[in-house]
Amino acid sequence: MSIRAVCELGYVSDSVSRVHGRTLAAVTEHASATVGRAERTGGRAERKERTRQKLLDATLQMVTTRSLASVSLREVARDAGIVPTAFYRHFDSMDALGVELVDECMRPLRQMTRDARRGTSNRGDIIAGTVAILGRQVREHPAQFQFLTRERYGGVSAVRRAIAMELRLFTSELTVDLARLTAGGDWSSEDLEMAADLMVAAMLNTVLRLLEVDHRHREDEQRILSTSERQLRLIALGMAAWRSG
Amino acid sequence: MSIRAVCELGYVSDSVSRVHGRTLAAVTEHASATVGRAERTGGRAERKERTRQKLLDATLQMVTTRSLASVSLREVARDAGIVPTAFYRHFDSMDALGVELVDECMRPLRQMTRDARRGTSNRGDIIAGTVAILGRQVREHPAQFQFLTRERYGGVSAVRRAIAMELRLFTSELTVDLARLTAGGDWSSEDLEMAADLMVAAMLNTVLRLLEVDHRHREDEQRILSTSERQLRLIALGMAAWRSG
DNA sequence: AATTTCGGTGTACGCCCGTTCACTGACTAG
DNA sequence: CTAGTCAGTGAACGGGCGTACACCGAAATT
Repeated sequence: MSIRAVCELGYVSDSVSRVHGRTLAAVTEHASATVGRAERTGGRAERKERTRQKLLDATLQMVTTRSLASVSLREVARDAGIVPTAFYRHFDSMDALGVELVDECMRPLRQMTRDARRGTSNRGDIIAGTVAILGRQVREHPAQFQFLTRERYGGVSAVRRAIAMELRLFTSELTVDLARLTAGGDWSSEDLEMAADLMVAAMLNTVLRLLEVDHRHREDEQRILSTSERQLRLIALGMAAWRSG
Repeated sequence: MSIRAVCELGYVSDSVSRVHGRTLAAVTEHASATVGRAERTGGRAERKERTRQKLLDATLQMVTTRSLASVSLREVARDAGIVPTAFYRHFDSMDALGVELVDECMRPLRQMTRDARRGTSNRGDIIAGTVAILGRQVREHPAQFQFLTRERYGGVSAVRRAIAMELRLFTSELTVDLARLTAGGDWSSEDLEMAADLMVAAMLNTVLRLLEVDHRHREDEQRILSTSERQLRLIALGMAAWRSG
């Protein structure tokens, strides 16, 4: 007897659908039980952290195909294998979860900045190195970048604000780097920010392009990265010819 | 007696909430009755078109603050002053409405292209002219641009595709224009596309910036447009120094 | 060993949703 | 004048949602 049939008989209650959900969750858990029976180990704090992470992961997974605003608290809880009300032991609301998810997804981006800066100290081509790092980060953390780009102008204002803040930080760091690189040239800080903003826009555009191609086609990926590199090079050429003020 | 109270007495039915909604709609309609009593005029086809437009307008209004995926059919119908089921006389679903809304919102952008091209024939500064036109279009049609930028990577895939297609068209038109401007220089079509893509990215970035400031502060708006102009100029400088292939 | 803490459970509620169906009555075509 | 079309109505349905509340039992604290 299907759940549907049960419902049509008017024998419906919240419990029925929840049991259905739990069944699915249990199956999923079983299928992805790579860690085996290591579920019930660790102290209370550790296990709470694990559940919390499951909630974040489940949400991130869903947001790769839909917008955060359309993901429900119940759905996330179901996927994480807990009852809806237990959600509140970890987050005040889906909005709050979203904001924390921004922080988590920013880590790849921050890592990228660090990597790129280290590459700068080497003797290689700064632009080529940066683009390569960008490509690698997007390939390795597609869901995170998907989330950030989708929700950057998405429906949840708290998340929008959080992303905007982090992105402003990113731009200002790049501004500092540009200041070092153009030392000696007569660049006003306003113009440096303008250039950094343009570069960030170009790179975000690249991220979007990378995300919308099937990443198994390495040739498409390479074409996009090549375009990105030439765009940054074009900007660099422009900067070399720039007279500030 | 409040609706809330009615519901708590268990005296709830669909009708109650619908009547509530209609009351709100009626009030709204009354408040914004700038056209007065000209409601019941025109033939059947004409009135259908009017309702259709009301549905599109209501949706566009809502999407300025939330994502399309979170706007419900009932809500839109309520705002347009019709019963939910009548919605289907005009659109198959909210997704279908979204796709048509893309087309409607693209008109300002297409107008922009035309205006900019006309400006080109004049003797003035092409970049300054283009940026000015961009600023004017965004100021005059904020909701349309809001919708396009928000849903460009939003949750509804049909809408995403529609926007992506239109934007690709826009870029390819710009590529043609660039080809004319760089005639004589040794530019490959691939590099032209690369440059056009960068310019479109820069301009979209400008649109986003314009939308997120309070448009009553003309000084902020001017600062953003000035930055945009300098960014395009930086790119133009880069192009002047570019050696293709 | 006794007590407290707290992550997770189970039930129930009121609400809004999309969609179905039979209908109504003003416009329109013959 | 009449028959038909069709935008809009109104009631009902099954279902998902957020969240309040009382409860449980294992881990942590005393």
